[in-house]
Amino acid sequence: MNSNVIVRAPLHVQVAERLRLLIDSGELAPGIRLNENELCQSMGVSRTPLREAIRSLATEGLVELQPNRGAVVSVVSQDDVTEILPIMASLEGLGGRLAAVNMQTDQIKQIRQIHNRMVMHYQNNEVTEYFETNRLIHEFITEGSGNQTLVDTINSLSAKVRRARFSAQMTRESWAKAVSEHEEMITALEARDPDRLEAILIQHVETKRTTILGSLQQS
Amino acid sequence: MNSNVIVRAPLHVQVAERLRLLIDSGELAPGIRLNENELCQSMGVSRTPLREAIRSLATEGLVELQPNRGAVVSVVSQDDVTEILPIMASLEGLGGRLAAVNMQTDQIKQIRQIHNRMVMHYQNNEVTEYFETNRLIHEFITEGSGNQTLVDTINSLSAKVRRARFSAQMTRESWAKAVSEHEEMITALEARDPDRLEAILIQHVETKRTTILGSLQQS
DNA sequence: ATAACGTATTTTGTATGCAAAATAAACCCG
DNA sequence: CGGGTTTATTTTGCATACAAAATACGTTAT
Repeated sequence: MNSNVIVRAPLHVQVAERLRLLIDSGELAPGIRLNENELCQSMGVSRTPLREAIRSLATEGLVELQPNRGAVVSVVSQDDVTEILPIMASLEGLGGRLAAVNMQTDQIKQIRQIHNRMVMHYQNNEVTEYFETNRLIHEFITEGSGNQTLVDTINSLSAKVRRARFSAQMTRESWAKAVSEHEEMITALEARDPDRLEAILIQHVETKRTTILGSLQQS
Repeated sequence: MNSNVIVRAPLHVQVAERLRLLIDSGELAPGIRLNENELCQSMGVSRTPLREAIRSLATEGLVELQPNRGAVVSVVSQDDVTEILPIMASLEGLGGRLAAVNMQTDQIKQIRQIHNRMVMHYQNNEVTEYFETNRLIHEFITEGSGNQTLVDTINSLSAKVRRARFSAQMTRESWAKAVSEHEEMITALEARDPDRLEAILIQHVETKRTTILGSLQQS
């Protein structure tokens, strides 16, 4: 009878979520070992759900387990990113291909609006807001594919790249290129041209790669 | 000093491995709930490591957690497979592309040998052996890409499709097609032709899709 | 002073115990 | 008899307790 049941998420799930946040925000930086007692106290839970959460993060690849020595926040190396980007290119390309066919027209309009906001942030030099709207657009397009497995797969990879934090080292030049590619993206989407959208998305990741590798030269 | 340390895997890791086997072999069939006490007894461990293992499997997607009601072996639906196959096509294509460039010549020769064995099994109508060598070839090619993240991603998706067990319903016709595609694959690899290998691999998954969907019509 | 050993402390791994939720069973009332 | 409610049993979720491993520390001997 009672259909709108309230299911509070299990503790270990909440803990996992919180840990993910801590890691993603850099509060738990790559390489540092996470002390169970410490985390238990700070989060107010016992070790059991905490440990269960850590196991989950380990299979996600966010942390690495060292037998009898606990878990350390996994470091995302340059090599990792080099491996991930071509995969993302392929998958985002596929996502765009499907989205061009499957997306509702009003959804496309919505994306156009977000795109306009993004361009505005670009012109105002608002980096954080730019990245956020940028992320949103890619997320919307991928979701527009209607393929949830694809969305999940891309998200998981994308999270790793983001965690590497090579970001924000965009030159004005590469930034402009990214924005113009986005313009093409939306146009292709509105034209519902799968091949074109796929090609642009793949090219877009390539631009990203160049940007990242470029910013790595300096460090 | 002692560099070749012996690290016996933690219990929860061993348990997770065993569970994976049980699920993969179908002993723990999709949909059935796994009872903690039961499994504890049969495996001779306490609930703690077992539960940790279950959490891992949950993030892998092998089981599904139902709050306060334990975990059930996740069912891989037709829709899931329909989502996964195009992703695999894309990724295998990418893998082949990279492999055509990166693989060592002797590795390619090795694949040719496995391929010959596979053709033999095909001619002798040895289904199980055929599937095994088939799987091996795809694994080798993907690994030949030199991209470990790609290998992991494909394996994880591939495992789900395999678990769906639509298999073995190959018609003689589709089987022949698959074999001839494999022949083309190896040829393209030996010629180190990335574009061609990619195209064939994508086509190959499409053939697989047709086979699977065809066999589903009957059931 | 430093290297090496042994001890103490911390930290992880596993088992057990208790409380809450869910399932099964018994019961009552219509 | 059957539907619904209450009670009992099972099963999960979390916390705690104990054992083993690893780390930190201090001591001694060279």
